[in-house]
Amino acid sequence: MLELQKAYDPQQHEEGIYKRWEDSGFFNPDNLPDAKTREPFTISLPPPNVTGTLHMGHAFEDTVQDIVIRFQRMLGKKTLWLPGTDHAPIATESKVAKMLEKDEGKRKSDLGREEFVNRVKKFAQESHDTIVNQVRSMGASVDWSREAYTFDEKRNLGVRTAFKRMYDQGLIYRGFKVVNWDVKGQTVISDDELVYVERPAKLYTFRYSTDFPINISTTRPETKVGDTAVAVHPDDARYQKYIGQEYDAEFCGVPVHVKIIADQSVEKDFGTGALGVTPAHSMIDAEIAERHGLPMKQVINEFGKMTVGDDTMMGKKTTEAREIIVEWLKEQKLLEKEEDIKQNVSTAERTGGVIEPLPKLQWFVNVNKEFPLAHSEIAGIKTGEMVTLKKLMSHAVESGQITIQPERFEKIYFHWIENLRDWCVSRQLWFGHQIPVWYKGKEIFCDINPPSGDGWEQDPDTLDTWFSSALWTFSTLGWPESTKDLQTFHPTSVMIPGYEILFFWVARMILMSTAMLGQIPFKQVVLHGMVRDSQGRKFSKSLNNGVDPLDMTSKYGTDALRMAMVFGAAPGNDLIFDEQKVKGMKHFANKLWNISRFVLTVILREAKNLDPSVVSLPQDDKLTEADKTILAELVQATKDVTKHLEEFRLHEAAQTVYDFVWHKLADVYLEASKPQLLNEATADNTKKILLHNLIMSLKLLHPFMPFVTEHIWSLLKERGLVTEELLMVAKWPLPLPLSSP
RNA sequence: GGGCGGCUAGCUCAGUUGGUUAGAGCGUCACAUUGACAUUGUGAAGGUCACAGGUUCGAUUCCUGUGUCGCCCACCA
Repeated sequence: MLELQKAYDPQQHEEGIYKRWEDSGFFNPDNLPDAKTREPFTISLPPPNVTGTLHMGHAFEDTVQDIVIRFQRMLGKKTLWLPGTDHAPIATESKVAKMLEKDEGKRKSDLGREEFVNRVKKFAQESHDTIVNQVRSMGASVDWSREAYTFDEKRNLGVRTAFKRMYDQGLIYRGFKVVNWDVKGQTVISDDELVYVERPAKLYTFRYSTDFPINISTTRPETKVGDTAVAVHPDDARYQKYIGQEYDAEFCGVPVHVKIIADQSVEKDFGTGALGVTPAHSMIDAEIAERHGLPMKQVINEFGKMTVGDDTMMGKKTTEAREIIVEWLKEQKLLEKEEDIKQNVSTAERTGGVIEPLPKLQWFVNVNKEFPLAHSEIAGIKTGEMVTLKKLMSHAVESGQITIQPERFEKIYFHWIENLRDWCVSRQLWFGHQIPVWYKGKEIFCDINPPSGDGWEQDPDTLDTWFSSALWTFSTLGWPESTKDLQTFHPTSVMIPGYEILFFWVARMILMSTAMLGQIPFKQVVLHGMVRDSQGRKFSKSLNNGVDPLDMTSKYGTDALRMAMVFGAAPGNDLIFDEQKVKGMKHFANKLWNISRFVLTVILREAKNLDPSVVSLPQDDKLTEADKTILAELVQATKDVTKHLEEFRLHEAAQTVYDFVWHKLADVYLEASKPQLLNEATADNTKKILLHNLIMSLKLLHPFMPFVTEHIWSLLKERGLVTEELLMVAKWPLPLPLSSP
């Protein structure tokens, strides 16, 4: 007789099952049966940051991708799911810097670059190990033999190669421009790393001096000592007579020379309709200054402190200088008015610090420069054709070679490209890919390897983390070498990231892959939403509302967590995390377990010689109504689940299979089978149909709940009821014709 | 300022080209049940599908507008 526990205990089996999968070698596509004839199917795992531990968002992401990969593997594809981690310089470096300050009271400069970077690497390694274990515990069937890291040797070679090639094509240049300076993080950041925060502010209206003819308005009087012009609208009748004139003034002890200019970008109706132009400390003003050839005058330094003025102002923070100037304006009776307004202040996404626009010499990717595409496999673009990076990015999606789901994000993508400015890629951080450029006097040398000879010094800056991430789909496959992996698995099949990194990552991958390889990086992008807490808030450290996925898996089982994550979660929509749902799915796993217990018990009760042919389907004319119904419903469920999975409607697939297993098979057919089993005329058929339904259900459920299904499968295998050793590589049931496995 | 999304049962959400009584999970209520499973079963209550127009034989679904919550982009200095 069977001795199966009454309840399924995930804890008891999960680790061993994952080990069996790993030991089988089937996570590696090369080891799959008939690997040579299989069609490749590839997913690159969006690499989690090595800054700590995985959160619910990662658990969600791992689940979704594993479902797709397991489904495709069972369909007979040569499935590669390539894992890795991201070195995430800003986050990782600041985390280690904080720990250093807290534990040892030291700053990173106390250690020096080399020692500090070693510390960060050590931290990253520990964090990496934690993350890898968490990915494992989610049941992710990734190919660990191909694991990559955005900051390992191979990826570093990829980064240097890409930089060098783009430099040679003029796609990367060094320029002195106003950039987003993060005073707190002491580094430049790109436009995409800005977050606008609305704050109350004061709008001051004043003039530079008593003999200056025009009032201007600003929220930042302290920057006005750096003004080199006042801009008005060309059609503004009030100021026509002043256009072209130049004035000198002594503004709070600082001499300013201001030219009145006319520019279309000025709003007549805002403030006085006249704009003080500060070319060094405003992105917009810098653009105006460029159009009019105005000089740039820097008055604030990297620490957000004043670099001009007398003792009262020099070296003061901008906020202090502001008060000093306002006080001076009041004394001089130059202040016309002071209004309370709401203002959007740009801050750094990572550090939260206020951005101080500053002119700096930095490296940029030129997105508008025309260049001949050296090699193209992109439909609609010939090898050697003149393109721009912007054009490559938009063409890949416009032409339908890459589809983005949900579709509405395609519009957002195009809009982003239209407004895209050159991408600042240099960062003043120590942990990261150092820019492969060397200087000696006025000489500049860019190559993959350092120049020979003495006296060369490498650029101290490192590259934006997204520069290396942008190469991810192909750097992980061995690029710049022309490896077999690269030929086999690139372009990848589908990319499944969160919608919040559409610009940061997805767009940049398209940029790099098309420009470097002349290939799209992936055929489909399926964006998922964010996991939020029960009140709809983001999970964050400051709110301390995090839920550890590992707590959930140990409490309810990994299968339950996985099923709960996709059940009712439509693509691209945020997901409210609810522990009750996980609990419910634990019940479902147990339900499946008990269905299996029942089926196994009735089949094995009388069977003497267990013959796998028991699985073959019975004759039509002997079927009862209940038999016919469940068989028809199974066919329908199989069809629906397959179609939903093919089209990435995982939530629908999950719902369909859940409903079939619980409410059709268990609630209806199992009950109907009881009397049928007691009747000699129908008993045999009933057993066959029960077993057939169980086997099909296990297959349909496996991508969602791999552990419990694999465990039950092993029980069937032990009794010779199925042929394949592992359900993981068993053949996906094709809806028609109804086949015996 | 521009764009997008949500608004469906008490709660969290599905609803795949417009089509008979609009679904699920959890929750609630009643009843049942010691032989797969109480981590159960049967049944019930509960929705003017935000609102107003329009198209249509027919609209939760398509169009227009309004309200409301949220997100993205721009940055008016």
